Amino acid sequence: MAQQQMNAARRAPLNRDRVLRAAVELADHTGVDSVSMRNLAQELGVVPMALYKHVANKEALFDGMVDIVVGEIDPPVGGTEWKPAIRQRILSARRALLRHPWASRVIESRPRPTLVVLDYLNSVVGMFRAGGFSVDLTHHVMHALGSRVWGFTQELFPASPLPADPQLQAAMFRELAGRYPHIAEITMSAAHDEGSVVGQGCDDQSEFEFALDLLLDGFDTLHRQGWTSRSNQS
Amino acid sequence: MAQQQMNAARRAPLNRDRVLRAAVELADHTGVDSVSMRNLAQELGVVPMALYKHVANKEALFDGMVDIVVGEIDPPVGGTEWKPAIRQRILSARRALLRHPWASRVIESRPRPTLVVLDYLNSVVGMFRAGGFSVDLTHHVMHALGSRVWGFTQELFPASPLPADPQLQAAMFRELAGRYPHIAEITMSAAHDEGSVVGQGCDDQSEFEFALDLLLDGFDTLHRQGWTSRSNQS
DNA sequence: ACCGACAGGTGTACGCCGTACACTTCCGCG
DNA sequence: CGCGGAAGTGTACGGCGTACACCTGTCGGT
Repeated sequence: MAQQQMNAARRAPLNRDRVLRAAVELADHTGVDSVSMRNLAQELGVVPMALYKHVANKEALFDGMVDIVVGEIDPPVGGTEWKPAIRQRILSARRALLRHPWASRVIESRPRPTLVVLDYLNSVVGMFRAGGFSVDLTHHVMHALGSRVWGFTQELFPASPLPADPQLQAAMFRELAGRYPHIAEITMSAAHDEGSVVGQGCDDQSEFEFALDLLLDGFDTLHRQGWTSRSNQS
Repeated sequence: MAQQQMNAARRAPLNRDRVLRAAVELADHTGVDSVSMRNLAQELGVVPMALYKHVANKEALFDGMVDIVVGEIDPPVGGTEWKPAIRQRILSARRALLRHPWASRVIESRPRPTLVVLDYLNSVVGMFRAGGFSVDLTHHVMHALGSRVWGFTQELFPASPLPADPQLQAAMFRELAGRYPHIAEITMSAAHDEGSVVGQGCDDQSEFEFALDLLLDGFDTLHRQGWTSRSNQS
């Protein structure tokens, strides 16, 4: 009977969905790098090879994790102009990504889109088309958005944790200013605005919206002008 | 004496630079995933641990590889307007990245910028400043460029190799059209333009330049308007 | 001429990883 | 009752990064 208790553990028999959700949770809590088949199995109270009954391999696991995050993006809002509709949708994607900081890196790393991902992209394309964009222009603006449709962009200056010691911090900043005056200048301007200090001083959200709106406004102008790819060939 | 010949192999005693160049070459030829300390050592006719006399660890190796690629970007052209100057520089970065297809993924993956990377970014920032951009606006446009300063953007629809069998290819395309009509539409428009077929039909270079010019023109407008971050707070 | 330091290269070993493959266990259905 | 299949197990293999102790050849100081 001890045996029965052990093996049994009537553990809700572990389907694909539970595996994926556990993986997402693990990544959220301890970082995506610690998501190994072995760690994940342990988290689920199971032997590593058991996972392979539910996901084909580790790549498929990552695909599934992406699908869960993409599933958290709000559906399109109806009955409004294309611009605010797309803006809202992308900012919703951004919120989903911010809840799962590992997700942007994983999305980038996928060699092929999953069906869920294609669904999302298809619907965004559809929003431009519904707004009257030509097929041609839609194609180009999707490329121009790039990873911004997911709500993120590559950080140029990755947030370094900054040494706690303020003296060391000051020294580091002096060196930055000496060697890279232009970078120092722009990071300082951001810091000054928020009373914070270089690095985390920068409000990523407003930077994101700045660039997004710049692009959307640009799209708008081209659309109104009746832009076509032929009209612009050099 | 056989011993002397063996151990000697007067192999040009293997400095950091030779290690990095060999790593770049290996990545170019066989893909970045095959760049392991063991493979690289073998390529250099040396035992794996020998590499650690020249690079601190594998992360440092990747950093060094990025530095080599960034070193291939042309220096700024002088005596011209900021817009064509920056445009040329970024397109030069793009050319460097296209020579080393693994580089964009590696750049994205670096948790901290190297000194060489900071040099490049600093000089791009300097080009905006020299063009009369305010510190504030420069800060924002650098964020808006994102990974585009490196000459790449996240591919939304990764180039899948496409099955050679045209019949299977047609079937795949029918399914795409059924399930994701909007995506099918825009990929087909690209394909049609070039007489090619979905996927590789899309001219990435012109897409890149489209988005780059859209952004640069947007920057120009804001600059002329005397844009400041305060003027746009909601 | 020696000797010690030291930089460059070696060999062994450890703990992690993904996963192939053969196996047990157990549940539901005929 | 028995059996097929799904879920879970155990063992094993090859690859990885790299810690650590060791060897070896070179060179400057005496």
